[in-house]
Amino acid sequence: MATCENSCFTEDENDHQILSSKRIITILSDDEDLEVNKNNKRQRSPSLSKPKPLQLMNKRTIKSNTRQTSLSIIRTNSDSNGNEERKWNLKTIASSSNENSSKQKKKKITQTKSVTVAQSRYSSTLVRTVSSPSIVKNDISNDPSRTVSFDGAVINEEDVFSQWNEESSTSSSTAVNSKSIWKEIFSKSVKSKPVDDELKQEWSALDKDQPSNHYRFNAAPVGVKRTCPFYKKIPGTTFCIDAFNFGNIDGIQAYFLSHFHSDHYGGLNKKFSNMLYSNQITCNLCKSELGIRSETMTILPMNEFINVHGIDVALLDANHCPGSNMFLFRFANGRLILHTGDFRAAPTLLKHPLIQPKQIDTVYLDTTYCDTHYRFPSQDEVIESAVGLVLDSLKENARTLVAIGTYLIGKERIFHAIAKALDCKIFVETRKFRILNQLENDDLSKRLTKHPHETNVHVVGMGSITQPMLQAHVDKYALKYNKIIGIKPTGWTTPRSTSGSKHYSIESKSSNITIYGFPYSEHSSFDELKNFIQYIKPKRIIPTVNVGRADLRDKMNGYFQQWLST
DNA sequence: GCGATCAGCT
DNA sequence: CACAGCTGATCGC
Repeated sequence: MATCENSCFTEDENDHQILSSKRIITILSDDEDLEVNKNNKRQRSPSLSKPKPLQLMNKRTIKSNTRQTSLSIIRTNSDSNGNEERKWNLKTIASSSNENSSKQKKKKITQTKSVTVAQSRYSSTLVRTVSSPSIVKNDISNDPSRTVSFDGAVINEEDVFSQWNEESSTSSSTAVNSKSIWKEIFSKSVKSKPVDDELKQEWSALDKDQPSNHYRFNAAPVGVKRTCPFYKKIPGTTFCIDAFNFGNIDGIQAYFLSHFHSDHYGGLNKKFSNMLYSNQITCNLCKSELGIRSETMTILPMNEFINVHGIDVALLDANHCPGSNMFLFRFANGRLILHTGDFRAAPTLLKHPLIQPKQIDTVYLDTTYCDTHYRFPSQDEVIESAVGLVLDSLKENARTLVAIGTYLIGKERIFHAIAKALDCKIFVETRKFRILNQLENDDLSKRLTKHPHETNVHVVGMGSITQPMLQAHVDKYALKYNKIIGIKPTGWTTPRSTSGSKHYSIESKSSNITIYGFPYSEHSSFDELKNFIQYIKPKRIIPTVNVGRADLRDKMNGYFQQWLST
């Protein structure tokens, strides 16, 4: 998976030769990866099959059955913006041998990772990684042992600097440079509250109870009853959010639903006999698509506090899909808790009158793209780019069919904008027709048609944007069209260029079919998350996505600490 | 014969 | 990888 950008084997080897005498850190662990019992694979939860937490070993003999990882700094570059980029060399030597001496059995894996340190134009106070390994700073101000974590391994300040103390008389310029970078990492003071022990306990209890399965609603072991993870419940209330896969949850009176996507309503069906709370659109969809009875639903208004079982609740637009909302809970003593559901924190979202700095105690955060990888343009920019592409394509060949991939709900803005630009109708299948007509968007509803011949803008399932499927689609209408372009809007599409106006990438191309990927996201980008949190300044953040792995949680927690400390 | 759930896949 | 599904198989009524 490594690209040339972050893995250059020959260079690494050369650089590492130079530095080999200045090894900075050696991390040692029993390498369980080498002993995976394939017969037992299904019973092993992912969290158990991971290597044990790496233990820092400094200048000790390499044991057998171990993996040795060394981290060193091999190069420092400055770009034209004055950003410094430093490359770290992560070297892994795995051995399956029981004898120390049989070196030929050792496998060498060398990777180079780019890391930009401090003072970047994003004014990050710490370390921003372009790709893993991640360096996450723990709460140094309150941590007497002063550690940072490196890809899940805890690195102790003393262990790092003890090497230079001993070697100070012979240190080369490179080593001095390395030392200064380590100093930089350890010296930034992080002002934040003590490590959230309570939260830590909740996570580890969850890991033990339902290893890795709590975040994936359909992955409970056979015969094991799923229990609702703590982050789907609001403490001090009888409320849960997007938790329909756990039967009747003890102590829960009100079941909130943030939006109508299957990974959130999963488990909801006709038999549901509790009380569901959501907005008008989502409740409509629950009724028409899942057959939920009206008596078991309470429709809440938007932007207005309503008392539910003694707690005030306000629904705020989440900017995710139509009918998506965040929940703002207000307790009798004024304490505020915000649950974002799935959301995209576009700048306009910060202008909401109910969202004020330093007022919110706890935020349950949609951390889908909480990683520096995820930088993508605004929806408006992507839409403009998609409309431009369609207009160009039609100019070139008027007999072009435009197929846009979507999910159940979501991505409407992109095909709506295309239809508006062409002033044409939008073909959708029956189920989609029914759903889109409930989104309370008059212009969109007016343009919908169930007749494919009325328009060259066709909305299809995301899975249909493949060469064979599109070929079959265009063949169906061969009398009218001889070309088809497929548009795939997803947050996972990395933008090719962020400077120009063309945000798409060509995913595949044949004579009459072209598939375009657009970085159209309905979740916050990394920077949007950062801005949102830095504006709100909550006391506490609980991530709700990518929480199945402790190393990812640590990484996200590192970002949170960073954001809240500036 | 139907809905609900699940593994596998993208 | 995962977004948020979809498909096809199996289970229970």
